[in-house]
Amino acid sequence: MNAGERRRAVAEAVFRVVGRDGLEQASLRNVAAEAGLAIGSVRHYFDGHNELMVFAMREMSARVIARLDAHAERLMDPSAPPTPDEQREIAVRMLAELLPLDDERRTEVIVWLSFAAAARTRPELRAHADELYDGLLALTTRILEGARRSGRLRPDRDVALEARRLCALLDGLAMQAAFHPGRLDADTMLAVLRTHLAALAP
Amino acid sequence: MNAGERRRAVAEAVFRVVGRDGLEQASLRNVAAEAGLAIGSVRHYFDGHNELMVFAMREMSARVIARLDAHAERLMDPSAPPTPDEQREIAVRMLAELLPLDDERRTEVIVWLSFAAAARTRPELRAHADELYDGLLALTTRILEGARRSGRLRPDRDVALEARRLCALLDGLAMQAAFHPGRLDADTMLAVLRTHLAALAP
DNA sequence: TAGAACGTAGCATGAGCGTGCTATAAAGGC
DNA sequence: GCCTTTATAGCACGCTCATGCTACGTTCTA
Repeated sequence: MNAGERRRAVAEAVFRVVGRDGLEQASLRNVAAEAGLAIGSVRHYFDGHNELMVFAMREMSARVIARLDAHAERLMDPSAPPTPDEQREIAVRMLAELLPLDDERRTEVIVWLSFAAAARTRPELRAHADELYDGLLALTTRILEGARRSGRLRPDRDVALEARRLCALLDGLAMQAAFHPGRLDADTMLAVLRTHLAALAP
Repeated sequence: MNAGERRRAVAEAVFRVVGRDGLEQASLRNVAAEAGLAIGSVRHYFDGHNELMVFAMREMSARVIARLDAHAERLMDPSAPPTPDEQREIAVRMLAELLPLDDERRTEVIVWLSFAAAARTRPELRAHADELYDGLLALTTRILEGARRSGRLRPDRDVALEARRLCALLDGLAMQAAFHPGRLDADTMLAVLRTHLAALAP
């Protein structure tokens, strides 16, 4: 296992600890134990606790972005352009990647929210957190612009404002499902998302 | 200063520390320093760190609920029943109480989100966090039912689903504004909220 | 095969934490 | 005037933590 793989394996241990016990439990000790390594080994790959956290945050966002890109490629595929109905379904699935619909994505959302919260008081995480928010806003904006071009968005809607609204809805759904599991199930989340998108159509 | 006032003063110190430095900094030492008391004094009023946190959480929610109730009274006032337009404006202001529109409410939102996140892994906070989520859902449900009764809600809308959607939107807006100050200002938040409510009208 | 680089491990230190316990002083009832 | 209660203060203990440092085996390489 080379250095890059090892770093990623340690980051996964961070995800598991944060998902199970919260960010405050993600000490070098706990992460090392979760990864099946000695504390010194983890320190061999990461300069310190801070670097590990920053790496884990970037690793997590890289995974989500990779999944989103996979959808985006299908959406933009020039060789097999999707029909408007397909476009809409792809958009739903794409946005659903950001919701905690299964255990894997639930952990992802928890990790993401934990880092976003931590970034508020930790300068080294702050820039990346803002970057991700901008990315989400850009994503929803692009989706809504695409919808407008293909006539699936009511003409009286302000795209910038609707992007904010969609963003907020997604983050809110993700947060509530992550913090109150059992009170907001996957089907309800999807129904809310579909309702929202349907309400934007002409 | 009697015991109740002192407890409330200490809780306010908790709010300030959490708002400024995050929940993880709300140790007995830091809170005592913020309140201008010795550690032993704080421990005189609270059995331990846990009890202080639970009290602070309940105190915070009690304040928000008190403000919401003030609006609710105006909404339900039988001696001066508001017109449909007034009803709508009251509803907007009521829901806006949950958004970080000024510094006071921003701190409140941060404290609230911090506790909600902490409740995920801390059993003693969990019950109250779920209770508050249920309360928010009940509030939005009641508002939407009121809107339906006075004909301000499209008949094809499912109230239960719309309540979930409104809830998520509010939480999402609050979270994004709290975590990314400067990227989501008060005016934009209000515009999003008004747009959402307007879209529900017939 | 000698030596350098790498991966793994763990100890020592100093800081911060919650909590149990004690000390001091003011207040109030008898 | 005395004694109990209450308010305030702070020390000492045991714990976990991040980090700096050292040590040791393995692997590559020249």
